[in-house]
Amino acid sequence: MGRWAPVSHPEINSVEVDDVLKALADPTRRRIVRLLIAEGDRPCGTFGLSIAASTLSHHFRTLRKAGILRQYDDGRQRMNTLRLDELETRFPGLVRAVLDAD
Amino acid sequence: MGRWAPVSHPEINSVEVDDVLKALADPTRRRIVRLLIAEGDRPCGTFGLSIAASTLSHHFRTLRKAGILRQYDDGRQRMNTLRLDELETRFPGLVRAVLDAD
DNA sequence: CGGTCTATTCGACACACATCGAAGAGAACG
DNA sequence: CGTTCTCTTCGATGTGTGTCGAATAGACCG
Repeated sequence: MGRWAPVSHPEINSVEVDDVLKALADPTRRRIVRLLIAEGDRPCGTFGLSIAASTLSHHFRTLRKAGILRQYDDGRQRMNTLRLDELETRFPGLVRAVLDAD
Repeated sequence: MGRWAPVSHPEINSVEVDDVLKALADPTRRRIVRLLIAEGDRPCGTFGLSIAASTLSHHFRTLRKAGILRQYDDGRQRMNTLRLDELETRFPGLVRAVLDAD
C-alpha cells in the first residue's frame, strides 16, 4: 500500500471549522460527500462526475485535508471513507445541516 | 434613509447555501455574527475589530449578500440585524451548528 | 455654513482556488 | 515484460478574496 504519495489525515481535534466550511462550500465536493453517504465507500474514479481527473484529485485532497474523509490504497484504486462519526463528535450537527441545506 | 448606496437584501428563498457557507467560513464574519447574537443589533462601527473600515465594509456586504443579515440606515450609522429566523427556516440548524463549532 | 463622524467605493496587491491538459508512477494483467 | 488502468503531480490560467489606504458622500453638530 502507499502507491502514490503517502496520504496523511489530520487528527480530528486539529481539524479547523474554517477548512470544513470551505471544503463543503463547493457543490462538487458536496456531491462527493452525498454519494459516499448514499452508496458507501468508493474509489475516486467511480463518482460519475464530468470533471477532469486532476480536478477530481484536487477535490479529494481538499476533503482529506479538511478531515472530512480518509483515503487508503487498494490495488490500483484509492478508496474513500467519510469520517462522519469523528466529525459529529467534533462539530455536532454540522455535516447534517449542510447536506440538508440544498 | 438610504444615505449611501441603497442596500438590497436577497429573498430568503433565493439565498444559496454556497454563499452562506463561504460567508461563515471567515473567522472575522463569524465574530460579527456572534456579537450580533450576543449583544443585539449594532451599527457597523461598534464591533471593536482591529481591521480597516473598508475591510469591515466588505465583510458586511458579504454577510448581507449571503442573506445572513439586514442593514438599514439610522442617521449617521448603518444598523445590522441578523436574519436568524429566516435562515432557520431555509437551512434548519445550520447557523447554530456553525457557531457551535469553534 | 464648516467641521466631524460614519460608512462606502475604488484601485491595488498578494494570495488562494477551481479548472484543465500533459506527464509520471505504481499495480494489475496479458 | 510491455500494456493498460487509476490516480497524482505539475504548470498554466482565469477568477475570487481579504486586506489596505485614499477619496467620497451623506448626516449631524456647533
